[in-house]
Amino acid sequence: MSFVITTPLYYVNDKPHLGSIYTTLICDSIARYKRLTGADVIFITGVDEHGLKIQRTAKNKGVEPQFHCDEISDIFKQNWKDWDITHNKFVRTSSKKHEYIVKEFYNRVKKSDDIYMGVQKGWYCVGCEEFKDNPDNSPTHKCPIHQKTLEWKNEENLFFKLSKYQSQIEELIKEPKFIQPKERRNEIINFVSKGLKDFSISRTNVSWGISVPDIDNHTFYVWFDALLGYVSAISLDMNQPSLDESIDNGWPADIHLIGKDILRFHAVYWPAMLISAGMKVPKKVYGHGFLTREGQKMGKSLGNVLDPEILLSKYGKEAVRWYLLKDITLGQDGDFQNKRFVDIINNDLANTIGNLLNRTSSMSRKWFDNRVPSNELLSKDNTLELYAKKTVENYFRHFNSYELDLAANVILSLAINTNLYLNEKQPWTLIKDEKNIPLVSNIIYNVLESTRIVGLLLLPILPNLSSKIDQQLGLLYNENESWKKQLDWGKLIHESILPAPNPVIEKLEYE
RNA sequence: GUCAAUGUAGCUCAGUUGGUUAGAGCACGACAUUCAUAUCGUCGCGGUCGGCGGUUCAAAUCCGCCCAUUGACACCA
Repeated sequence: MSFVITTPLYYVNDKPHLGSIYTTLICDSIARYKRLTGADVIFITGVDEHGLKIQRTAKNKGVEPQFHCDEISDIFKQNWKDWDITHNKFVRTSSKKHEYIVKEFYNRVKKSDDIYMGVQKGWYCVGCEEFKDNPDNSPTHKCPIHQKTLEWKNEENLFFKLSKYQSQIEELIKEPKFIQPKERRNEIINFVSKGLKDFSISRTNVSWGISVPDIDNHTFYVWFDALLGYVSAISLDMNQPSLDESIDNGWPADIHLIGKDILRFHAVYWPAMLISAGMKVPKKVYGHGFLTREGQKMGKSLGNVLDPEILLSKYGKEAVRWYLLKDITLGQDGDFQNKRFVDIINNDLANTIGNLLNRTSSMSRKWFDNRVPSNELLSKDNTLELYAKKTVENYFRHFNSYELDLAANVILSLAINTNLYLNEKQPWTLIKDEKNIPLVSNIIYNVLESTRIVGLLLLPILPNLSSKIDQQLGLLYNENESWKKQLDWGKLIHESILPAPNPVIEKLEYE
């Protein structure tokens, strides 16, 4: 079973910011999860490289656009390496393969009679790459976002007949699962109900782009170009890529995970384009929220932008992953608070999970000759086993509906409950009487087993921490057995050796 | 301006079809313990559930109005 998941193709005007990291981490976690459940995952990311903005950025730097794009796209690649991102495809829209796909796609859309030449005029912001409707609001004709002077444009553009697909798009977005979260879905429905207008898909005098076949001086508008990156990414053949090949190899995408700002392109324009080309639409478009910092919007003008590289070097990827995935509900805006960050990492990862592993392993080593004790005496009291089973169930349910925060919280609850179980049973008191040894061995087996499951469940969310836990439990993770199977209770092998415990995660300190 | 969403303890949030003293985690305070990473645990502090009015035997939960915040309103990777 194949599963196709995409991040947006990030614009190469700058190196990755925290938002790009956030989106990509979510996708990475989902991709890891799907792989573990046996799916044949194609995890796509990449960069969007064309457009006037890039052309000018390069010019200002005194380099060719391609050079600039090579540079930034290498930075992206390095970033994903640093963050342990497990993408399968990294697509560049300046690649030859992509160009083939765009042109073929264009021809299909053209054949559907959905392309015509029109005139677009108005005030244009190069920063936004868009026409502004009411520049009258600003007498200076400046873009409200970029504070740049708008440029008057009066040019012929190719248009795509979006209006033709009004009813089909309405039908599509009516499907509750297509757009998520549902709050965003209503916005889109509202928008579409007002009537769809055709939109332009080409620009004149933008040399840095894919040229429109047979029409001089026209290049494709970045959106038309970039969205197709998802399709060209799937194509395998560098020499002879084709839409059909991409379809055979996995299209359509199961989920486009994007920021809420670009939801409309993915949920309305993109499906219409695909329908026009006779292709399947993506199964789901999920718009996540934005990140703020200490309650404030992050922005260059405010000077409060959080640099992901600093975050990474200072706290490590596991900590950042945990905070972003566990503490922020997918689809809602999230706030990055330094104090909360430190508190959560220390409490959840170090105190609750790390210490559980540590105390459990120590007891076992101390009383059972550095080994996992026997579980022969199966007492009727198997509350922990029941709880673990319930946890695994809930975890799958949440992950399947992309509730990563809830999935993470469910793991945490299992760890908390295991700690409670220990405090209740008090094996350190029982062990003082020799006749209790079978009982103690059963208790210790249970907590070790529960801890093993905590570690296994962490695998898609915190892969490194998960494998550290596995190491301390004696490397039980078995590549030859399915992950789901390994989550069954009772897989911990008794008599196996437990290495000396070491903190699996360092505590963080306030600045 | 129009439409929509949100507004529950210091912070992040749960609160199912309205029903006993409104919950969790973190933070804070006290106690206790040692198997453990000054850790786990127990107890406590802390909320007129944005405001006003209404429906009801009963509302955080339904209705109306108001306030605040956020988002969408056509091409902002």
